[in-house]
Amino acid sequence: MPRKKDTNNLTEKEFLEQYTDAIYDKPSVTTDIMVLGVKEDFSGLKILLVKRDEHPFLDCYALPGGFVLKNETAYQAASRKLKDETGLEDIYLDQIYTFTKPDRDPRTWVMSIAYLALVSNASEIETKGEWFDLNIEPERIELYSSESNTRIEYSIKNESFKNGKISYENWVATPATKELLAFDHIEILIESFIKLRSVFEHWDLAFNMAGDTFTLPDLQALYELVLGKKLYKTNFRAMVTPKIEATGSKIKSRTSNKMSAEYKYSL
Amino acid sequence: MPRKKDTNNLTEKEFLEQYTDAIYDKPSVTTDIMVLGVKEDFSGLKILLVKRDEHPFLDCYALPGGFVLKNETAYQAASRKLKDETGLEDIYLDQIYTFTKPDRDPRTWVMSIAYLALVSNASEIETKGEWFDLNIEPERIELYSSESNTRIEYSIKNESFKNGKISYENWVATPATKELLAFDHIEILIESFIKLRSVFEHWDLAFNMAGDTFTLPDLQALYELVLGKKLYKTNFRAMVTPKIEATGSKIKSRTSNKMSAEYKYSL
DNA sequence: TAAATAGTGTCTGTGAGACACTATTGG
DNA sequence: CCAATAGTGTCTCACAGACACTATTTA
Repeated sequence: MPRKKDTNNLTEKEFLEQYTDAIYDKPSVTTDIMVLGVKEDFSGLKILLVKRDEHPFLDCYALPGGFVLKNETAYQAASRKLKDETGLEDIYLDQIYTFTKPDRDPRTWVMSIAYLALVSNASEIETKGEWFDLNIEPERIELYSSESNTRIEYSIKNESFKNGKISYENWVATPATKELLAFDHIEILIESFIKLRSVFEHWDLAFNMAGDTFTLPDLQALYELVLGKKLYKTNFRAMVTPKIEATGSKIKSRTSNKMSAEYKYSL
Repeated sequence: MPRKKDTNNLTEKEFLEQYTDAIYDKPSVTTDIMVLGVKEDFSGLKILLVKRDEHPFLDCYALPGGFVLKNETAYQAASRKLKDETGLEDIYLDQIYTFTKPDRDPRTWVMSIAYLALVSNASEIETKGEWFDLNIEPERIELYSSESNTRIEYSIKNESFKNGKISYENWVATPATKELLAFDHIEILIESFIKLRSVFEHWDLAFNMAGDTFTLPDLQALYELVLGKKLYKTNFRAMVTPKIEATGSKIKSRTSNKMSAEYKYSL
């Protein structure tokens, strides 16, 4: 019923023509992307950071990202930024959480829609950013770049939050080095990593990080990195076998120097 | 190093003083809340909708919500709206997803941060909105208000989407009645419900909908409503027993007229 | 050929799925 | 008193956790 008139006696068409949103304060909206990969030898995770060349947080490292433009979705903005930054397209990219603390950006009111991106062959990607080794332990998060010899560390405590009748455990980071991430990016990092871990057990996300082919020892190493615990070979293999197929070849494992059967993701 | 100067030779303080974001187009940002409860007799779910009295979508039903104001978080905005709408505070409220299609609002560029709220005693809550029975079946979503005799229905198809190397199944709704939800609120509803269902098995969300005390038949009925399938009594009881304690009384089940042991959520 | 890693067989415990049964309650 | 619902006992099966073993590969 587009012709129906409202309390101001306007039709929908008339309403839309006279509508202005100028009376509301509006936030800027950015996307920030946690780009995660794995080291060449599958011995650790890597995260892509960029060094800020502007105020605020000048010279600090930050997650890549940028403003969402009119006429694009946040997903498109994140894809665009990711392509600018790494040249990569068609990779895993998923919205995690939207951060809205009014003072999270000292410049002005800026909300951030956080995305998680997974890449394979991290070290081979040409990027304007810098790859950091990401080391997440129960009480510590450490980021280290050998390129610039930068070390960023936070210590982690668990705090209990209540939502309605139930309580959650949440990770809270406190700075442990002088060098730190810009803005609230450590919170985005934590939130994204928790999401990754929880989704990793139910979906085949690992294949987005493993490359086209891989050996089972390598794939297991990757699972262990993300889940933060050792897995039993037999059980791990029983779990992944239905999802993969052997290529027939044998290749060197990246986690060791031994030959091992080569597999690929099936379907 | 706040005194360090940037490429324009400004310190951080100087930069922030001269900073303006007026050059960027900015979206309006709202929160929309899916408020979910259960019918008095635990025979179905209920959802709170409000009838729009303005263009666009004049006279359509919509999820309650409103603009996020400067100096508040999206969570605070959602809480505020929820209190305005129902008088309720301190109830379960969780961010689900942020919707950013540029044309999702015909007025102007509006993003929506969707929240899921769970309430108990839905029918007793005084609200400016209207409670709809929510009926979610594998191929159909139906909303019905006996108050205004309004029926809104969509049919559901599963579509496969690819993200990186893996594929998901997604629910896609197509209108099946003349009366429909405003904006993209059916998508928010679906997304929130899927989240509810997936989280329901791991967290004790049910207790946010069940009320302070309940019988096991009632609690089981609630689980079956959300999960969309029948559960075995024995197994269900084995699962919830560690989370509840008996009050010692016997009360009438709401799902039948029989007496049954009364329980409450423990810790 | 020895140490290290790839790969397999199998036992166990836990928890969901399933069914059968007894106890209680309301009409 | 009987039909319906509350509540209990227990079997099965799938799967994760755990350990022990054999096969292969590199140094």
